[in-house]
Amino acid sequence: MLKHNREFQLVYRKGKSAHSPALVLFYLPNTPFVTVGFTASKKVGNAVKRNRAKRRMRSLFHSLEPQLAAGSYILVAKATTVDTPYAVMEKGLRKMAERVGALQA
RNA sequence: CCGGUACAACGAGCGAUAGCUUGAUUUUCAAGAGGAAAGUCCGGGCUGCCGUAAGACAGGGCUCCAUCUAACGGAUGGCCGGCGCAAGCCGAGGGACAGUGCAACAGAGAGCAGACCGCCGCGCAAGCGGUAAGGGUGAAAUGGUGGGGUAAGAGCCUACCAGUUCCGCCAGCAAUGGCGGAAGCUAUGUAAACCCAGCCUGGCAGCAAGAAACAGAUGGUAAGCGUCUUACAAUGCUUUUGUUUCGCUGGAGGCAUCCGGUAACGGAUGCAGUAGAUAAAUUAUCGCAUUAACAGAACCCGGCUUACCGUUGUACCUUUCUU
RNA sequence: CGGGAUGUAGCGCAGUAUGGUUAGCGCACCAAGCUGGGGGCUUGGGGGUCGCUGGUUCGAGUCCAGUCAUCCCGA
Repeated sequence: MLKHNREFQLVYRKGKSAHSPALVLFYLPNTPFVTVGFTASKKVGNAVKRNRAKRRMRSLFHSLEPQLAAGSYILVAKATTVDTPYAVMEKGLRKMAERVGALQA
């Protein structure tokens, strides 16, 4: 689990990124195991919306985790993360992971 | 019945699959966000710092009366004022003969007033003097009406009315109200302007407070902690990073019944009973289903304020109709 | 958790200290003139719930209380 600001900054600066309508994904293969951080800024909404966005992202990431390569991941929420249907977001995340080269064969 | 007023309650459930946190008797079972958890506007508890203790001042706060409360700037009941036909609602509601300031524009004059027009007297006239009844200005012009009085007028005098202050009696714990009498007292408003009076109050920081353990790193001899007085004590640690543990949830707590009280609230008895996370659990997806607002605990309580879907209940008021 | 600032015309700002006549300034906008036309210049003009809701006062952008939004700072 990523905690500190400098860890986030490292991934933002040096990692690869991919976008989808509901999410943004950052990936940096710098660790021998999978670590992840979730970000929901004030732009997403109030505390309820931010919490919901983080919970949905955590659920999405968990379902995809066995297929992922080692490294640091960051999922960033958008305002649409709260309302977008689950299946659409799942498809989007899989596509993004493929694009940054994190999906294991 | 229509419309309205006040108060209270619920604010989510069940099932399937996958998963999280805590606890236990650990292949399993149990528990797991709010009425506002919010805003952070007040009051406390708790912890540390100001060397310790006591006192004074400064500073800060409050303001009809009584009661409640651990305390409060909160609550309850009452008084007064305003709004409403009413049920009810709203009010920072002490003091303007302790002092200072301000009152634009208009207007003749605006703060121990003032003579523009008018009125009266003197004067040939110019003008001088008297006058606050009338006109006009203004948010505000020294109380209103009648009579007397006068050169013309004026609380100058008087009757009644309105207000203020004082005295007495009655009701009330009190604020205050009622009745009677006296004083021509009627020279304003503003203290959410400075201020005065009375009352209350150590200050500052906040659980990222603070304590301990382990592993490191880097310096420092002095600090940002209102002022003063008195007494006593004292020279040794301190700064900082990471992880873990404690602080961490049983509390001025909740519910029910009875008693006291108009009520807030207090007392007695009984009953039930682990939210405690740390990048932060309490959920994700689907279904019942056509359907939810405002919104997410982060040390804990008591209030205040604000946001809000859909309903339900109780009490009361107005108009009309019926008995 | 704590501290602070701002909100006034489409945009950027004054005015709030000490309440007072019709709330100003620059850019932008509109019209007219100068030019054959544009630009530029000159003259004139329009545009404001002073974030919102109450209160104090004769009178509030200004004082007071509450509230909303935005931004900044510290641990």
